[in-house]
Amino acid sequence: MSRVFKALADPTRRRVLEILRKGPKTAGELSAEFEVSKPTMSAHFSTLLEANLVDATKSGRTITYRLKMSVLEDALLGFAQVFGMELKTDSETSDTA
Amino acid sequence: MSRVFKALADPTRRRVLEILRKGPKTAGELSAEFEVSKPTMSAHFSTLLEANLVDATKSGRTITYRLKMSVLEDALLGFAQVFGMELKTDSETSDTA
DNA sequence: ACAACAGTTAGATGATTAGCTAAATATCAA
DNA sequence: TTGATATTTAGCTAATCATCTAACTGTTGT
Repeated sequence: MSRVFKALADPTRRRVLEILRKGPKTAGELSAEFEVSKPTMSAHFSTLLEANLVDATKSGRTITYRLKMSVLEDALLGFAQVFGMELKTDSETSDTA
Repeated sequence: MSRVFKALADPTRRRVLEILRKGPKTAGELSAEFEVSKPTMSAHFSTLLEANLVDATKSGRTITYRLKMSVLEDALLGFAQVFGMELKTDSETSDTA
């Protein structure tokens, strides 16, 4: 859980997750949205992978990253609950179907 | 907001907030709950103050720290909403009155 | 005034972090 | 095989971070 919060501490990584929210993207596509070098982005991806916030699948010469929404939810939910907040996930909200 | 996430990245600081959830405590009382030196704790308090997650009031020679619950809520809420989650605060949940 | 106490500031250290360039790995296409 | 492409690994640097001890500031009690 500490790994998740460490991962969320960096604005670039938070924005990566945000972009991934709309759907999977390759390392290259993600990198294109930031003004840092690819190796730097690669390091961010590693951090997100270690926090288990994304997963990666290699296909040919591209690697596709996907947000692991449930892990993010669980982390936020767990933390929020300690402080007496309640988290509702998207699926519980309104537009389930 | 980045300051809030940076503040939350450290486990000691998260536990300080958690302790403060039950009520205000002095710097000394808080320090007593951790195995690090007082100057180290003092630095953690500074970080939490800069993130606006706590406030401090001096009275005599003690400083009392208080959790600023609404700031924590707003940060978590803001972030969660970006990911399509909904946060309900304690006051909205059941025991409002 | 003086000693004890609560807390911080100063200054140092070792570890981690975010960033870079250059080089390596692996795939695809000719 | 050669060249281009996608991404990572290696190795470096500068900055930030968590921690420490020692010293300082301000308050209280005698």
